[in-house]
Amino acid sequence: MQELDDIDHSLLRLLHEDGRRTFADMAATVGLSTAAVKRRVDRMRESGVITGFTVQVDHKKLGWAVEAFSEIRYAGTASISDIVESAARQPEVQAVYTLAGDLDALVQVRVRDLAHLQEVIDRIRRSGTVTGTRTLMVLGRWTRG
Amino acid sequence: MQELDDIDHSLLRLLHEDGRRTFADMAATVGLSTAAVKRRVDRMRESGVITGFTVQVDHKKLGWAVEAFSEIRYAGTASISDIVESAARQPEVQAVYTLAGDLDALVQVRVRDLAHLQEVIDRIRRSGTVTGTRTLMVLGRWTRG
DNA sequence: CTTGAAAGTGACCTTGT
DNA sequence: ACAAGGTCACTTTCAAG
Repeated sequence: MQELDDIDHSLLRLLHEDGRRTFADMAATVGLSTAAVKRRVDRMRESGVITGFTVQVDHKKLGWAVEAFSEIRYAGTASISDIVESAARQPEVQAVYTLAGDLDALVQVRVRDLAHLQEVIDRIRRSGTVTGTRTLMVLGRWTRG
Repeated sequence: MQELDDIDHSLLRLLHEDGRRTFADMAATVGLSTAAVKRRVDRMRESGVITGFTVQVDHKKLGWAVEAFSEIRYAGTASISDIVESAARQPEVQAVYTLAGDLDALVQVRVRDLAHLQEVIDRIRRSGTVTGTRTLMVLGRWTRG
């Protein structure tokens, strides 16, 4: 089962801070052996609590300076999977959130500049059966961790 | 901005897929020695292209089943740093995006259930000088990678 | 590239309930 | 018996010369 105790939560916190932390390091912090820590992490991967590890990148330094959210409305005939697929097809789209309420989706995009943003929005509007968009330009961001 | 060649981009892609991949594994894929790969990764950390590594967690499995975005308007007297600070203070807030346009901020929250969501929205409304909110409930999500 | 040190990995044993 | 941790031996990876 996915019953997690305090130690499991500590391990998740430690791995959230640094996903490449060694088992020995975590073991010293939580007061277990390295093997025990490895078994717990393996178990959390097995049970799906941990879905993976990834690198965090500063996209501005890669020349993708502009971030935006686009609220989208689709025609009534569009299915959820169509909506997600048509937006996710664009390489600049980082995430697609389908929503309850009058909006259908919130799409997070990352682009080089404003001309590029315009182009992506245009592509999204043309793909699928979009009936309306409203774009929110991100000026600053704060994220936990 | 930073000078990155194709190999650097390959390394970023590999680390994005699996942040705990070993240097030897990446070296075999891109056709370099492990030492050369380590030097490139170290350089990208130094230059700030790579800001860190982290674990990816399925929050639903941890009992945080509800995700939402809250669009927020603040009083004209509120400064950007006040806005971010007052929202980021709530532990349920995952990210705060400050925006251009009539909206001031988009806040991403993760909560246990709808009652919990209500409580967090209330807390955000009371903290700082919020003049209006509109909450978008997330039904489904797709993210790149 | 080579090499000693560190980390990861799996088998086996011990202990608690 | 079972589930969780410890110990140890072996392999892989790391990182400096």
